[in-house]
Amino acid sequence: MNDKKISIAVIKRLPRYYRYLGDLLENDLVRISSKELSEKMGVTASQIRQDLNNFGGFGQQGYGYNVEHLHHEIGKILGLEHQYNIIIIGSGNLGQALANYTDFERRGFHVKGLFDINPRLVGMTVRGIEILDIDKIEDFVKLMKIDIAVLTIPKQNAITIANDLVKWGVKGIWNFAPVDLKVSIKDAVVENVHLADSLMTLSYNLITKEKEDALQL
Amino acid sequence: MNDKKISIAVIKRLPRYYRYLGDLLENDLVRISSKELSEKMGVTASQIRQDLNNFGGFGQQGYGYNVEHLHHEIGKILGLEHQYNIIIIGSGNLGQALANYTDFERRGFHVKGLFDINPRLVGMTVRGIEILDIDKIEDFVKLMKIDIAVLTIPKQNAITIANDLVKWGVKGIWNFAPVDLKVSIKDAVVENVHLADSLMTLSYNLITKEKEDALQL
DNA sequence: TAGATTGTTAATCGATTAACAATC
DNA sequence: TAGATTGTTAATCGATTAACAATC
Repeated sequence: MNDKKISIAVIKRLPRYYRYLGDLLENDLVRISSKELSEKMGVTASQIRQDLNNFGGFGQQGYGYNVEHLHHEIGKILGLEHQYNIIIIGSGNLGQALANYTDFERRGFHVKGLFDINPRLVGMTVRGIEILDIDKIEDFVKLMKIDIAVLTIPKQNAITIANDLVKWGVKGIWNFAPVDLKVSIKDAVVENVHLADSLMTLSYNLITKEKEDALQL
Repeated sequence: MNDKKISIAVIKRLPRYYRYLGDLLENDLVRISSKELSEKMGVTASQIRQDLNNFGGFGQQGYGYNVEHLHHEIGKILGLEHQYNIIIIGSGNLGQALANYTDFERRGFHVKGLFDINPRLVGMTVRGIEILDIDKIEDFVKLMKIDIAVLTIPKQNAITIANDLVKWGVKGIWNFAPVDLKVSIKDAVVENVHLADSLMTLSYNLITKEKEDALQL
């Protein structure tokens, strides 16, 4: 392969480009230059061009980028043309919130099953999907060819089940438990969402700003 | 001030250190060296020492770091000794999930109010907190001295209300809407949680890994 | 053709890692 | 004291920005 490794920083910026281009598309914008986009996004035009050229030349000299085309291409890079079967493990508020988020469905992430350990939740339905008892999960994952498991359960349970899931064929784990899951078997991709970390970052920035403001006076 | 600017990269790592130290503390570990911690976390010892020394010398030569002390100090840096009054705007599943997350309460983030536009939700209670109609929000924010607003509402509403909130005295916004809120008035701190972005990153990594695996064979 | 803007190379900047003297 | 490990300076690495030739 001649593709050099794409840095995580670049990858993390792709969804943001995708989002901005989607917004522009909604406003029926046909073309945009890296300069215009950079101003909207608060980044440098250079960075946009560098980022995109990791994946190919999507623009045209003297013209810029076709919004619809670039949007579509970035979607392809992000794998949004794929269809994924997903399950949500932990059907509390957060699990249900994610199950109800129809935007995911639209992007090809199909919620095939919901699971919980709590008998009071088992049997309920969310968006027409029944919450199943966790003891049904092995058969379900294998039968339904589940690609991605979303973990909205406490950290101890998350650690335990993650390994099993990978053993059963799950390829990706979207983890909301406050633990860094690096599944022992290197055969899965993990993406962590650490909400508490995010809130602490906000807290840090709040007190830092407060201190700065106090000094300015 | 002689403090040089702390980079975002460093700040984003602090909650992770805090979490690992918390885990160690639960296991009654008294001391740890940067080397040991680096192995647990999968980073370099050098990075840990550099990061910490942005804020002061918390260790001791020949000994390492006292776990409890370091945990506490990082908590202080993150502002976890502060008490924050927060409200959640948008009381659907996600808003309720966050309202129920007692860990936040424990860290000093006190949910004082829940709001929604939907009359079917207004009047319900979550963890003893009544969901109020959005038209009560201005008085509430001012009266209760709300520090942080959590936005779990659609993007158009998020943009509209964010500016108002800042006007009414809110200092921080934890935004879950798929939009980059840089509130016009520079007088607030914004932390975005873009769940869709996170899922797309997972998707990218999935297909990239798939391609790599295919080539290895 | 002239103007605009890309794709890409080169320069700069910042972050990470390595090394080691200081010191517990 | 000898060993361990920090705090910190220096070296390296990588990411961002600037510049500009290519070209639509």
